[in-house]
Amino acid sequence: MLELYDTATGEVAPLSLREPGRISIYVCGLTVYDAPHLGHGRFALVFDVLRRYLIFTGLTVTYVSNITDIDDKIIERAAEQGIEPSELTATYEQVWWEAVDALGVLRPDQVPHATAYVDRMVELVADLVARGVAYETADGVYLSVEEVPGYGLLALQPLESLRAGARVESDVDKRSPLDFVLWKKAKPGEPTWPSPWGPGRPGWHTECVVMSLDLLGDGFELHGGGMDLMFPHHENERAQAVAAGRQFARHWMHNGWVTVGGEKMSKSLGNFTSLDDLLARSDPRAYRLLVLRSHYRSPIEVTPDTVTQAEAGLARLDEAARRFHLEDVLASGPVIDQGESGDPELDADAVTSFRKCMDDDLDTAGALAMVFDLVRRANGEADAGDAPGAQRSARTVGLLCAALGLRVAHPTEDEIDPASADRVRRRDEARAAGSWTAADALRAELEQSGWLVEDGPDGTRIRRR
RNA sequence: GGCGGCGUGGCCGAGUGGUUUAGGCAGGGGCCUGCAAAGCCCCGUACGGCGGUUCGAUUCCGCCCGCCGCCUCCA
Repeated sequence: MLELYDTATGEVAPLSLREPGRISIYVCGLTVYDAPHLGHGRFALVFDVLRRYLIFTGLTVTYVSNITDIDDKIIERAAEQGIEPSELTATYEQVWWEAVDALGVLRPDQVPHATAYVDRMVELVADLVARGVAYETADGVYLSVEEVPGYGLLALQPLESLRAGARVESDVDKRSPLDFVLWKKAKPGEPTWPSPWGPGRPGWHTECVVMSLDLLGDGFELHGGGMDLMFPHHENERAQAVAAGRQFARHWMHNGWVTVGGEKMSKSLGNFTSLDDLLARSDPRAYRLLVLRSHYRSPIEVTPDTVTQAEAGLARLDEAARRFHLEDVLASGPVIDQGESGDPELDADAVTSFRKCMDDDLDTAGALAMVFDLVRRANGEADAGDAPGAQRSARTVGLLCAALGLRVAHPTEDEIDPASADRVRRRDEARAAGSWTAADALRAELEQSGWLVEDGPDGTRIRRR
């Protein structure tokens, strides 16, 4: 069983399931007002790997990730561009899903949108007011943080120390500086929904509280997102749920940053920060490999150099897929470990070691190292003439890569233009005749037009470099 | 000011109280090859600094230095 670090307790612990064999996960998705950046790609990949692994181990996973399509930035940005907020959000949501698909990330089972849940949010806020834990001011409705047991849990700080560090806001008549807004009363020109406090719109991520509980039920197993969401975003979600007497997530998981040049990524650094940019400039699988190579809670460094290294590693896996004719197991969706009763053509010990790594707080780096070890073993066995052994190792590589969502199937053969095909043919003839000078010249020509030339027992093969 | 994290061989990046190594990339030597490519084998004596605990610390503790993040809407 998978053990995961729980942000709320600071300890690695087994996930506690409401019902054996089933797990529900809610991951905070995007606020769609701009193109996604590398950080968005990382969280998508991290939770995709988690999800695929849980499926691999035989669990039934319900995975929900929201789209927040109403918020200050959306309103601002739409106004700047002179378009409706809904037009803006539709555009960027589409960009997001295209990137998700390119990354090989499974689409969530459900994608709730904030704007579809405003009525339910109003109900929640009204309930909180009725319970006396929320109060109305001139500009909105606020949650009284003092009333929430354990506020500060996810900030990893007691209420006292949060209060000490709180920024001073002058223009809001809150009872405590830490109180946060649940409902914002409308300002002119903003999209609004009706409420008992007049027209307005939702405040601090009430949508995530309502949508997660609605779709997954009380005490759903896991809530996740990027580390920056721990506080105040998730803290405030939890506060609302707890204050409303609901049981919220049992377990919290947060992934680390993407850094560029050792610093938290920012647009001003302008290097590889756009997800689309990365996907256009490199093999999309390289980002997954990069993410897998380090622990999900560690920062990862994404630079042209680390991406190139990842691509080189990928080439090694692809070469094995090509050599051993691994089929594309991912084409039919996530894979499940069949265990003892499964395929005798697989290396059960390797699968066990793999699971041991993954069960330990998703040690993907260790799991990946294991996969690379298996690749070397498969190659070695093949070189030594042990075809069945090699096949077994290689098929296991295929299975484990698939479990990680890493597509290393035998790639479709490159289209070879007639001129190149002709050079290959002439090179074979030259080599057969022992005309090495002619053969070398033909290789040089092929390489010049971007081919990688390999001579095998069946003659010359070329592929794109 | 409060809280948290990090510092590993050329680069990236795991891990562990000590006997035999993470892994990838790059590099060197060898095998294979007409020469290559791919693949295989071998190679680097790394763990920020100073103390402490210990028979023994990169791994535990303390201090220091350096870097980074969070403390109200950024994955």
